[in-house]
Amino acid sequence: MIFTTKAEYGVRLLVELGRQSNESPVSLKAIAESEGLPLAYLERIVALLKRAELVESTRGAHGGYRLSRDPESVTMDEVVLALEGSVAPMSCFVDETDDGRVLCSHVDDGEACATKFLWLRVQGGVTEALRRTTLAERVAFSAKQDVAQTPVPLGSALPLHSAA
Amino acid sequence: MIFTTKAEYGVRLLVELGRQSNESPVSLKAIAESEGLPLAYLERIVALLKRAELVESTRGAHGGYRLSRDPESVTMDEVVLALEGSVAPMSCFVDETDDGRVLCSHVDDGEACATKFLWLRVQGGVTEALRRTTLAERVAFSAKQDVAQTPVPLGSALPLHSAA
DNA sequence: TGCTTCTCCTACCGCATTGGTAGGATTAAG
DNA sequence: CTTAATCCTACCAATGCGGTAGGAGAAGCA
Repeated sequence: MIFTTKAEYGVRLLVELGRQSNESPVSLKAIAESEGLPLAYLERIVALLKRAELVESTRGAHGGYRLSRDPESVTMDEVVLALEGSVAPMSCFVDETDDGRVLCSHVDDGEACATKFLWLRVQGGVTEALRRTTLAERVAFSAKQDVAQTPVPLGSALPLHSAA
Repeated sequence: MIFTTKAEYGVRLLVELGRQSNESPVSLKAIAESEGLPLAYLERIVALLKRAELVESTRGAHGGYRLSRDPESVTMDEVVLALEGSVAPMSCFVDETDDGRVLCSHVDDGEACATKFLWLRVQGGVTEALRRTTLAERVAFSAKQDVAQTPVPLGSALPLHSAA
């Protein structure tokens, strides 16, 4: 498994924000209800997005969240990075130096192991796929889904962890 | 995190087997020692490779494992699949139908959610990166490392965040 | 001035998975 | 018949994940 529900919920949250007019903030409660997600959990997730300055918040009554940037300029690779912390194919990839080098435990003697090259390739594939997907694209897709067919009942929540 | 140590150790195991002549089997104990991995854990990992018919075994004294196919024809995507069970970007991707479709909990009413498309793209990037890497390539790389004892500049392997 | 509706913060908890160990049963070479 | 190897299964500690609980501030509104 690559991503956790943080990425799943976080992206859905951003898409939902992108669907709104962005003039007035949207409360988390509204999003939680329309997406069928636990509010308290969403709060922690949106905090990650705020820390990455992907959303802005206004507190108090009639407050909520809005996108802080043009959805066209928001790529999924920064979104997922903000949500998951890193896109690492292997545990030794989570900590990187500033210039993107990898501190792999089995290369500390200078030897590059056969696997490291492979994981780097995988990581490149992931980040590339994420980067060429913008939030605007996902919002447009979501909007099209709405027009194309009848509204989805709210009850169709999602027990994500119903994996076999 | 994408892969566990099963993939890491399993690939290293296959590479180690590929370095040998493949005429006589190599014992797990030898591999465990040369790679510094726990033998008992390797036993469980190699069982996955055997089930996928990537290695063959001979029991008893002087027994061990050998590759059952030409390293040139072994792609990392089948290796990782054998080791990890699936290459799923999200929990709802672990179970696929025979024709590769995804049984996502939030599409059971026919609606494709905004995230599913994204995860599919990521999954494609991963499997593609894995498929274009063969075991033979990794073995050759590993052999070259042996000859040229000189440390390789690690950062030059693959650009991490510039996949354009 | 409260009341309500929000964001924000932190501690906690059950559960599944991971990485690893232990102990043995089986098989074959010498 | 001893030794070296594959095989098999049960067990275990640690970790992380998804989620809950219980608030404390902040702003609108009566």
